[in-house]
Amino acid sequence: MSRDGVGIDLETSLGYLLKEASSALRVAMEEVLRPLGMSVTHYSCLELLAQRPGLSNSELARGAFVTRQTMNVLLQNLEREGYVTRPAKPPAGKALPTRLTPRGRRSLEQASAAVRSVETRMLAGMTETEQSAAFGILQSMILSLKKGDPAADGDAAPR
Amino acid sequence: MSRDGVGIDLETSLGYLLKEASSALRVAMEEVLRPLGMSVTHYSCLELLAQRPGLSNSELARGAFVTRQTMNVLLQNLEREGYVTRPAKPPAGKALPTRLTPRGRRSLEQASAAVRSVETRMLAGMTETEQSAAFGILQSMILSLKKGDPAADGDAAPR
DNA sequence: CGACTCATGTCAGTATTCTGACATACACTG
DNA sequence: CAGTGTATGTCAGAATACTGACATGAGTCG
Repeated sequence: MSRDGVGIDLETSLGYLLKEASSALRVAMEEVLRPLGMSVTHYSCLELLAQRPGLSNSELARGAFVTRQTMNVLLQNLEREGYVTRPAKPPAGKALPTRLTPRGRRSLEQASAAVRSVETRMLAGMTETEQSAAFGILQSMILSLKKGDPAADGDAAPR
Repeated sequence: MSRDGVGIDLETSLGYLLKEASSALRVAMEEVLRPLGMSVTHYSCLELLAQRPGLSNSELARGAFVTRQTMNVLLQNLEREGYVTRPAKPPAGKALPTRLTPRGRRSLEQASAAVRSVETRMLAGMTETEQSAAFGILQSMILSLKKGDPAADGDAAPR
C-alpha cells in the first residue's frame, strides 16, 4: 500500500530492520536478566570489565553505549554494593581503573550464561558462513555510519 | 586479552555488533533530524503514517518500538501542533485511526530526505547482493529471538 | 614556562521513556 | 445472555538516561 515516492519503504529498509533486530535482542536480554536483578547496561559493564580489567569510567561508557555520566552513577552503585572496586586516587591522570571483585565475577557468571543462551537462540538457523557474513556486513555499516560523523567526540553519542 | 572461558567475547559477538550498529544508526539519524527539530521516534511515527494511513496509537507504538503510552503523548503533541489528526470518536472499538495532515506530510518530506541520506551512507560500500544477504540475516535473527519469547504481549516490549 | 587543547570524573537539573493502573470495547464461549 | 480474555486509550508516578557545567590532569606548541 501507498509506496508513493516520498518516504522510505519500511518494509524493505535495512535501517528499520536493524532497529527491529536490536529491539528484539534488547527485549530478550532484559527478559533473562530481570530474574537476576540486572539491567542490560549493568551486565554490559560487568562483561566489559571481565574482558578488559582496569577500564575507566569513560571507556566503559563508550563500550556500553551510554554517556559517561550514566556510567558514573552505575559504577558508584556497583562499587557501593561490592561488585567492583576503584582506587581512591588515580594512578595517573584522572582516570580510575575499575576492576571486578570476586562477587562481581560470580554475579557475571550467571548473567553471562543467560545472555549466551539468548545469543545462541538468535544465531539458531544461521550457518557458520551466514554468521561470518553478518559480522562483516554489520562492521561495514558501522564504519560507513561513523565515517561521515566527526561527532565521534563531544560527549554525545548514545543510545 | 583475557578470553578466559567465562563471559562472552564482545569482539566477536554478533549481539554486541548489532547493538553497536544500531547505536551508530541512531546517532546518525538524530544528527540529521535535530536541525529539523525532530526526534527519531517523532520521525518514525510520521513515516509509519505516510505508508499506512489510519494506524492506531497502539499500532504506531509497536511500529516505532516504544510503549503505547509513549506514543500516546507524542501523538497528542503532534495533534495539537497540527501534524496529524484523529477523529474525536472511534469508528469502531476504541482505536483511533490517525492520519497525516498536509503540514505533517510536508514536515515528513524533509525528514525523509535527511534519513534517506543516512541510510544511503550506511549502505555505501555494500553490494546489492550483500544488502540482500543482510536483509535475510536480520530477519532470521528477529524471528529466532521472537520465537522463544511469548512475551510478545503484555504491554512491554520496547526499546 | 604559559597558553591551549583535550579527556576525564562528577554534580545537578532536565527530558524521555517506562511501569502501574483503570475504564472501555469487542470477540468468543458455555 | 453472562463471563472471560484480549486489545485499546489514557492518566499519573517512577525510573532511566541525557544535557549542561565545572574542576582537574596530561599533552602540545610557541
